[in-house]
Amino acid sequence: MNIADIAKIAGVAKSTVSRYLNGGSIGEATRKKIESVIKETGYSPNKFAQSLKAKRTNMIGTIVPRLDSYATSQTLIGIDKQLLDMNFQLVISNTSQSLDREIEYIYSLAKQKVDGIILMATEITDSHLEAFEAVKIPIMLVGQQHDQYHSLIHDDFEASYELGKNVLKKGHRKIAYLGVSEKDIAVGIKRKEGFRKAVSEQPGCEVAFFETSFKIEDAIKKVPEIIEEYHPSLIFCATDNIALGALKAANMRGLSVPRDLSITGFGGYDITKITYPGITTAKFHYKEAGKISAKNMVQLINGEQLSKITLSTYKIIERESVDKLID
Amino acid sequence: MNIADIAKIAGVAKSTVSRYLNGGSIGEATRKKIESVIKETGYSPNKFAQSLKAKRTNMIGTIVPRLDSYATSQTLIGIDKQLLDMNFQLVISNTSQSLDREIEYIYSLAKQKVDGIILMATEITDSHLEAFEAVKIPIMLVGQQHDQYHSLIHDDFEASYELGKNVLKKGHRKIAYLGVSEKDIAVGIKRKEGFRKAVSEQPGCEVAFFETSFKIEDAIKKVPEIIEEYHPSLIFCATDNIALGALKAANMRGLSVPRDLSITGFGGYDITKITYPGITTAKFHYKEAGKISAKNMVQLINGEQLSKITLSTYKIIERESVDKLID
DNA sequence: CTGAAAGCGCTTACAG
DNA sequence: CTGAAAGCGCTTACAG
Repeated sequence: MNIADIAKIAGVAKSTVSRYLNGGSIGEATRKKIESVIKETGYSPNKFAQSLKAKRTNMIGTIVPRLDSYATSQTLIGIDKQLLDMNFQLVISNTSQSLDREIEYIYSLAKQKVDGIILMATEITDSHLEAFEAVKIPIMLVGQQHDQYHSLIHDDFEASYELGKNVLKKGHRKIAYLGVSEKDIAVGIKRKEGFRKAVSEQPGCEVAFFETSFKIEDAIKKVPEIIEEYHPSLIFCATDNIALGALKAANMRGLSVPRDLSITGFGGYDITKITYPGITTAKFHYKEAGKISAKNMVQLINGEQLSKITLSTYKIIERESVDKLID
Repeated sequence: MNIADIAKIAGVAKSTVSRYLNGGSIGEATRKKIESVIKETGYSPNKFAQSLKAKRTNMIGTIVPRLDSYATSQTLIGIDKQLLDMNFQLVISNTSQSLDREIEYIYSLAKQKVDGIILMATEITDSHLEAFEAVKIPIMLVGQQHDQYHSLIHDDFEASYELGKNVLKKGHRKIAYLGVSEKDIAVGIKRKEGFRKAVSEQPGCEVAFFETSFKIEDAIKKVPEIIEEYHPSLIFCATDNIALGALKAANMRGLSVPRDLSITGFGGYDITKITYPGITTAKFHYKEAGKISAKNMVQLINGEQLSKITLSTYKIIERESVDKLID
């Protein structure tokens, strides 16, 4: 059943059916005839033939570093929902944390003629820029920013600054900051800087900086060293996963959180309210951010104006993992 | 840059280039010529034109009930990885737990000409069967089974039976089983039945059955009632999420796990080893299951033989959430 | 408002 | 082994 069949049955030309399908001007009588034929036959146009001519696929590619992370899932859910509403389809490409595959996927999505690419970025290298340049389709960065491209970022600096002030206000003065590599601008640098600003405004504060990976296991191993070396009253973790590791490590040493050690996370993963104690954290609105980035992407595709940077909001969530040392 | 350009530059016919691309028989000299031209020009064939003729897209659709679940993510990662190796592309459709949308996606993926559909099923209704029938492409069920269709299932019954025996051996005799709706055959019925078999083999055992949803929050609310009503020594939870809720609820009541209350989970989510105490659970190998289902799907597409049911393995993981009452 | 024709970029018998 | 031609199912000027 193709457009020719429908045309024949309806007694019109193929081009007329095509016009009907694409919202061209049609006489009332023919419109009704075609409409009923399509309904009866259950006809639906072949996407490949459409795309072959029209050069527009109504598909958006999203490249993610991993599928098994709260931030990724939530963002994807938001993108997917928004795209569905706007009549676009989401194509997900998972790189399993390989930067090389990230580059490959930029090219292969372009080859697949997606109308745009949303990249949940961790790092923007020269190869990325080269690929962006080469594919000539709209690119939207999520989670990291770059002067040349449109991006949606979380307010890592402000969130960290505010969370930092929050724990200082509770009286913590000897704090271990447990962060990640500075290759990651957003998580590695911005969060650290926001925290640093908070402590710089608080006299009599002592801080030590440590580094670990994004893996919970590595945090579990790292935290005991920090405790022994530095004896902080609070560990300020750059991600919720790191905080989860810190909590586990503390529990395993028989330390009671927050009485013996306070912990904060970052991200606002659902699991932070399920642990015991619940973890104080800066919550990002990933699902919402996904929706916005999808909206932005479609604006880009339609050639509309869009500011280079969109800032997503955050919220500090106080739970039980931080002890109040003073009042 | 299309196949005609390549043909012209190489001084051969389009059909010859096409044959080169698709592994037909080609003279050594022409092969080299075409090869070098393609390399120089960076040509790559238009997917839509290919699919329009060839009727094969090398795409597999996977329908998932949600994106934010450990089981889903892991399974998808496995499917994706395996498909990549076999030169297929994965298209993910997320239904956000809507059965209606599940049906819709079966049709729309078929319209998109995916070569097969992997359905991470929760429930198989008549509409599903109707859709399977209508689309006429290979269907592979994951997580649930149906006589008429190929499926990959986890060994819910045996896993539950073995986990049940395990906790009975530790001396638990008054147990609350906290399950989910029987609409879900695998999780709602099979796990319950496996557990039931274990207790039926243990004289002097008292058991009460309760039901909740898949949501952690609901378990948190439900568990206190169970404790007050029934005072079990152990709560046998049908999923890890439910166990997580039970653990939180117990902690919130000031109960120490496992001293005051033992808890078991089901699924083997990573988070169960991060909680304190770690949760005893039956671990399913989701990633592996994803790989296998992808392999099976490709076999189906190639018209190869495949048994209706493939059983994925499990492993009982003992951690600290279960107290040893006797030795 | 409607139709005939060309063309999008491939693949696939068919002939040689 | 290679080529000319038809066709996959649409869309899009162009005419009327």
